[in-house]
Amino acid sequence: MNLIEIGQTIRKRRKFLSIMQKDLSEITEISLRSLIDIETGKGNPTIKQLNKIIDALGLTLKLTVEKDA
Amino acid sequence: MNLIEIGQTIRKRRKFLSIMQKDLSEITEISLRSLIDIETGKGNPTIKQLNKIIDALGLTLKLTVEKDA
DNA sequence: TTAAATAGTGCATCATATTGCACTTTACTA
DNA sequence: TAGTAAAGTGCAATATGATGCACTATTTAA
Repeated sequence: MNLIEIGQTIRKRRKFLSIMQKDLSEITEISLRSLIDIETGKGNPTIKQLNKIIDALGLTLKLTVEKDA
Repeated sequence: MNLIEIGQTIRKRRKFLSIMQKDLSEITEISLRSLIDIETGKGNPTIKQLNKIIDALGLTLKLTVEKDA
């Protein structure tokens, strides 16, 4: 799960929920500028920032031993 | 998966592999200081930093829609 | 097409993560 | 229980993420 994949996952989920970047920006209190960078894989967000987005979009972050599906 | 849980998961895995923080520091090219902060949940690392650790310890990061186990 | 809405960029500034160093604390073990 | 290794802390300096603004590009709808 690299920065590109994370950005893609976020964008895909956001669009599925029919939310604009600007709305997500207000919900998460992350700047529109940073959201764009994250979605396009150009940013390198901190866990705190990522968790705000994850919470808003109903996503889950998991850190496990390498294995399973 | 918050910062505390991430730190705990990393520490648990590092100990399972019998690696010292100093060794992991050299392998990942992350300062010992930062590693300590991350393991103790006091840091707020970027995805890049986290991925270095994940790779070194054979862990996996997943971002999925909230559901499943 | 054109117009409007949404998304993306360059740049400067501010906030904060990262680091090294000196030192303290905690865990091991001879 | 003294000595050593490993882990953790406070602080200052540096690197870099986060943000706002003005602007451009792309997408969508009339």
